[in-house]
Amino acid sequence: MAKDTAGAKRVTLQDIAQHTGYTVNTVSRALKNKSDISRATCERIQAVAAELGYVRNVMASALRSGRTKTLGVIVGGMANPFYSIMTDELQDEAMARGYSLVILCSRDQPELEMQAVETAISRQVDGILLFPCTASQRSIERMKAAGVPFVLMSRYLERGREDCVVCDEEQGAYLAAQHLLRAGHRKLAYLYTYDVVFSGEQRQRGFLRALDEAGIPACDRFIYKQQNEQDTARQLLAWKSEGVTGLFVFCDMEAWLIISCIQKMGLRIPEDFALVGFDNIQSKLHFPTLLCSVDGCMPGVARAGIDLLRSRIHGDAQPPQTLLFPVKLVCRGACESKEKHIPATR
Amino acid sequence: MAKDTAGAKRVTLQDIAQHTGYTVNTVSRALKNKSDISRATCERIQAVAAELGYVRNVMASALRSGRTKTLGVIVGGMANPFYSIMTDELQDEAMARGYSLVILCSRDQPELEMQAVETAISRQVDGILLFPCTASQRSIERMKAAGVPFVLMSRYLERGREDCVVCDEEQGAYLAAQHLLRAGHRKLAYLYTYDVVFSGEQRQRGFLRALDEAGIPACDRFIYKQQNEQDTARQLLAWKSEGVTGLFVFCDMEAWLIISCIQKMGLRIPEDFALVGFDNIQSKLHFPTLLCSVDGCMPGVARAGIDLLRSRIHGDAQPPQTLLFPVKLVCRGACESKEKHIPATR
DNA sequence: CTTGGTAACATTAACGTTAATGTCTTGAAT
DNA sequence: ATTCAAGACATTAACGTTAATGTTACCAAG
Repeated sequence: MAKDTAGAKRVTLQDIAQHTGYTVNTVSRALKNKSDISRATCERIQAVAAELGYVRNVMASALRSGRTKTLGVIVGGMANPFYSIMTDELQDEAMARGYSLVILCSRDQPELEMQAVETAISRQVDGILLFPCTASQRSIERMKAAGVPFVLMSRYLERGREDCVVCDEEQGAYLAAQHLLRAGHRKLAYLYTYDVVFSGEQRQRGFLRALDEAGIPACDRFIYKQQNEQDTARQLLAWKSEGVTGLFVFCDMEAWLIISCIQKMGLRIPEDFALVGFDNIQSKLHFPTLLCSVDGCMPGVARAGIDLLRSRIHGDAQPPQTLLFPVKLVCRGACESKEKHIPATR
Repeated sequence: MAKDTAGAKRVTLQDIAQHTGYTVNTVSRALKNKSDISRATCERIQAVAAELGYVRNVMASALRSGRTKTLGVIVGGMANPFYSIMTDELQDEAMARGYSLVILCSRDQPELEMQAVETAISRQVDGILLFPCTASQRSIERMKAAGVPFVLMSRYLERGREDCVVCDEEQGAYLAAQHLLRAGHRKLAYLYTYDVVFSGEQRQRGFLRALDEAGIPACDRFIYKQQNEQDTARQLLAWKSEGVTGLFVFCDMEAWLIISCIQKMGLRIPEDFALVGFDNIQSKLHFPTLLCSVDGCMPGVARAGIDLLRSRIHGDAQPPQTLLFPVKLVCRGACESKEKHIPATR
């Protein structure tokens, strides 16, 4: 009767209670299939609820029960395919378990990361998945102080101090270098731009380990922190004349820039430079470039992150654990041997 | 005193009230800088709040006030850079206005879109930004029934019936075709895979309009719906021998696949085929491929979407409006004239 | 000296849900 | 017949915030 006016009032437990003659509490329990309610009553209430188009008010529920069924996800930003693909994976996992995500962006700035943590807390998320952009402990301390369970994703911090899900970055870099070595490259370089928490360090270590094993002398190893495109171009030219042919780049996104750079100089891949990146974002984003890359098993990391966080939310108080996921190298032909007659196994 | 135990209780207005001697209500008003509170009191309360690390409980606030300061965003998924970049823009706009986003993915499936709408409603979002993946009105009817303000983003539906923010797709396609024509191409094709609501139709129309104006005969126009890579490759080869040289592809992501396809066949861009895509996702995602594209002004669309939605949330009951954003063509050299001596202006 | 107004705060009552108890009926065991 | 237990539902009281009123003290105008 005259209820179809502008506002379109929401259906509440109260409404269902009136329609069925039960109390609000009984309705609440019936809709949750709790014991203490007869089968018949339960079905009748659920039928009426469906008929009236009842949707639980998550705010009220959260306020009372302390559970929002919402997880906060703090990433750098969607413009980075690593984050966007990871977010996609997290979405599916969370959805399948009845959780919604509040996605917040740190833009890789510590202050914004802090702000994102604050927002997540005020939104009463049940837990937080944080992709840290800084080694600072402020965000972590804040989450601890607020009593919000959290899991650090994809970035090494102080290992073992907090729950953490990462892929084996050191091993990934090792595989990358090995891939270049097997293709016959003997003078190799590692390029990076940002020190993303301890990932950069890990990758550099793995790179050097492979070179050690292969007996590559110090004079044939190069590590370069990029400043801008011009400098990188200059460096590449210098390497070209020095005979450096194998490049391992911190991540695929940075590798794209290197490729652009190489192409602009009129050089070619893999003839002039062989290239390996990290993250294998091409697994989901099929852009037309041949780039070898280390696959960090994003679906596995995403799933493990959600699962670990859920167990913490449900009171599992084990000591912090670090879950390390295996990596694998995906070859797309950006590292073909420059001298075809050298057997790849040597 | 012994408050630093496990749970780490949240700080509430009650706590601040006790510490300052004021009532909960006064504290609430002080923290919102409302009138009716003396300057001194206000400052003192805010200081104590900051000291105790108070964070407003958004759930409780939402329950009472009916406002969650949260917007629902329903996109296809982050694996598509169009959505991920758009989401980034929306994030910044929303954040700047004190809103959080709950991002939900339809995976371009109508049932999941419906489910996402349901989730958004149960989360009490103040409004919804929907990137429709279907022409079906079900989602729209559901949002209307729930009384949730919404704005349709980037996809034409029945024009003028709902609030809608889009870029001028027809004009964009027109510019794309014109770009190809100016580069000297006389036999042109339009390729697409999905009919994304009415966008495909719009783009096809604009494409044909440019061809009409240029007097390209029907026998020199081709429209092709892609099925799989093999068929596309076959078609490209056929076109190659027929003299088709200009390709306009529905969107950049599809254009990537075309580029891969062309490269695999040993052909080159722009020598063998000139290419224009749509969305200009390379503006944010600098991957190393020269691809001309139509820029749909994502920042503008995002901002307008949020603004329009906000005005609806705040009770603006104007008739539905469609905001049309201008587009521009971004040239990256994928369409160079195949015969260099033909002036580009002809 | 009263009246009226206002600044500055307090009181009260929700918002919709749910946890913790209460109550009553029924049937079975003693 | 009495006791007990359990099934099925009702009552009550929060969760933390805020809108709508109350209350008080103080000052100026009549």
